[in-house]
Amino acid sequence: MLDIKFIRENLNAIRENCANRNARVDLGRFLALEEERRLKITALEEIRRLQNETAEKMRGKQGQPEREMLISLGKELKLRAQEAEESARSAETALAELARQIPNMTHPESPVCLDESGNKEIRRWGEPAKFDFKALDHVVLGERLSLIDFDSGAKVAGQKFYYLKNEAVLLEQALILYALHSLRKEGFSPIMTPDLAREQILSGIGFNPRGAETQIYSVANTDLCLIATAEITLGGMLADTILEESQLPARYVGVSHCFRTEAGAAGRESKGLYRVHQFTKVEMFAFTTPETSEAMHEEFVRHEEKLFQGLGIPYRVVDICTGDMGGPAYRKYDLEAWMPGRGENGDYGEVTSTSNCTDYQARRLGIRFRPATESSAGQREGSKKLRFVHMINGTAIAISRALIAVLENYQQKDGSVLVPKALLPYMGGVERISR
RNA sequence: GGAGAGGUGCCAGAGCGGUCGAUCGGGGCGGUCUCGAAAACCGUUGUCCUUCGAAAGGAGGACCGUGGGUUCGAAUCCCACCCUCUCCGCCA
Repeated sequence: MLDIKFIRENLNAIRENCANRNARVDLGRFLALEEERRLKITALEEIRRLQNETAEKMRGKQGQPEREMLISLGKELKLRAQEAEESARSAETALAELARQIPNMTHPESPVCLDESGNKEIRRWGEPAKFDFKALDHVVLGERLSLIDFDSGAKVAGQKFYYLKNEAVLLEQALILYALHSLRKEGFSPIMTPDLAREQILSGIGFNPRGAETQIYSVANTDLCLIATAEITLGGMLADTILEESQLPARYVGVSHCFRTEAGAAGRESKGLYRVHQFTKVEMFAFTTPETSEAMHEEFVRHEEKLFQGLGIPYRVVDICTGDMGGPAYRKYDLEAWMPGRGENGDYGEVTSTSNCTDYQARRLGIRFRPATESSAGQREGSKKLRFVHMINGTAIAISRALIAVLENYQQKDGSVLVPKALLPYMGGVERISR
């Protein structure tokens, strides 16, 4: 969420931003609640002050007549405090509820548009291969080559679950290792994260674990949810932590399974592996100072591009517009890879997504850093106040979608699929998949 | 899952229900000494919220794992939960 004071002081900008982002928030009500909350806090603190004062006077007044008086005064104050507390808390809760509906501010260069039609392609890499045969989609390829089994998935777990088999299993592991090895060289620490997380963490990252439209599976009789992305567990990893500025930037590359209910996604383009309830994903995550988050975000999109260039898969980079961004993001880029079997004659499909969430998540998760003090010449002032870190997330490789791109782009006329060169070191000698 | 111990500030570790935001030590920061450093000595050292102030800062409130409770008053007593450690059980 945004800083409450910031909201109060930048109402017009917030109002415009909400409109651009298609977020309907009653800012008038927000202001009223905010004032109510402050008044109530002030009132409560005054009562607390009196309580403290009364308790202080009690010291060493054994059996004095004054004692009785103070006790009854204390009792009365206690009742008043309880009421004031309840009232302050309800205002606080209502305000927080409203505050979390206000999206992050937006990068000035992000395209402004209410729906995805405003997404802007900013560059393209690679030429979609021209096949001298009719390109198959990954569903057919997966079936013919015994790589993907949707029927068994449906039988055992339901629609949109699947089994990977044979070389597809090797491909998943190879893609994971390829991403891990590449990013480790770029200064990322590899992490295997839990696949479950507490609701509180989900909500700090900006997911809503409850409600009819939630994307999140939750585990009965616990406060745990299946994570939709390792962004949740990587971001949550440092919740309530104070870092030293010297520890920043911190780059992590996490591997996890991802679970999504895909509620309300019926009818959308969702053939095969494109939209499934469970998949494996390698995710980049970074904690930075506010001054360096934009550069890190650009770095992330370059890493994503490098990974797909390495795989030899054509893609385009899309600058996501205001209406298509999601609450916590300040700016967001997607990579869309060429998928020859998508649509009539092939099409680009989203394979990665990277967002700079600035301090929007850090504020709720309590992730701060202590600025380095400039002791040397000049300003030793350097306000040593704690500041919120900026948090950047980005897909390295979402296995299911990368698998679509690999199978469809590397298919051969004879029905086999070649293994991309970059994956060969991890494929145990398999260079071509055929039956 | 069962039994026991414990969760206190940057770290370590005290804390009869009132004088505890919290002893002592270490570390960090500032200073004295020194050509410089070490040692020694002196001083200093949290976060969040409200409010006043241009600012420096002042005033008030909250925070001793989390949430409740008892009490005029709780780090200290009670309950629940979370987490850590040791032992047992179970397992990968």
